[in-house]
Amino acid sequence: MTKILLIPKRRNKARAEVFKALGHPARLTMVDALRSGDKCVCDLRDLVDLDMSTVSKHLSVLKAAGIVSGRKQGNWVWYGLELNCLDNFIGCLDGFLDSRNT
Amino acid sequence: MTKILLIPKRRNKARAEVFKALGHPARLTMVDALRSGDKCVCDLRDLVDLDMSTVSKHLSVLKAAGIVSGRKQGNWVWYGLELNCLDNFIGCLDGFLDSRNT
DNA sequence: AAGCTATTTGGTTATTTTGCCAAATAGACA
DNA sequence: TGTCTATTTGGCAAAATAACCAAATAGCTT
Repeated sequence: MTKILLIPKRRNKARAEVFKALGHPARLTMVDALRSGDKCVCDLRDLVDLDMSTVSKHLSVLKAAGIVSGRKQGNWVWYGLELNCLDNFIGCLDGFLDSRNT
Repeated sequence: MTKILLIPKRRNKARAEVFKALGHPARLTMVDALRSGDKCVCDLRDLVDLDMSTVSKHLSVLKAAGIVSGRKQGNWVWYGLELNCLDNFIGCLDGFLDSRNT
């Protein structure tokens, strides 16, 4: 019989939502790009080869999870990274992936 | 015009697959529990209130992503965490979630 | 106001995911 | 061998997701 400390359901769900939002290649690509500074949607769109409307919807998923934020300036909307925990983790994750070939 | 450094598609996809696997409340609960040591499937099953077969399938998703591994011992299968990058990130993530209410 | 640009929203379809039940597998033990 | 027990696999229905196109919105600029 193992003793298990469990986190509140709500917290767990909030965590999972963040992971889930990052769990799509296009979204992860965009988030990754935002690590080096804010970008407008048009920049992000060029990164992932998808319809503009699709990009916009992906961004709204990231926004809903709190990972990014967007502010309008003139005709453009600039997106920026709100979640600043990613650098360490992605670095560690890459090491992990390297170690298991890939 | 912003200069953007982009990672290889394959690597990005591998990263996203890990995030995706973690992006489900039941799977995240189980992974979280595994942070404190190996557990048998029956332990994990009690944590998330799901059918045994569903739990098993979630575990196979985590295994496919390399996040956990399972070894059989007698009648039980013991699962353990392979991805050790989570402690820092989840700690940081919780701080982030705290700061945005939740 | 009209027209242009960047972005978002609505709607539809195809695909994927989730969760259950039932059945299969594998190991322990009588 | 037969019968437990723990786990996985197959199959199905319901729900969620992803992508596109078309249309709407919002802010220039003339």
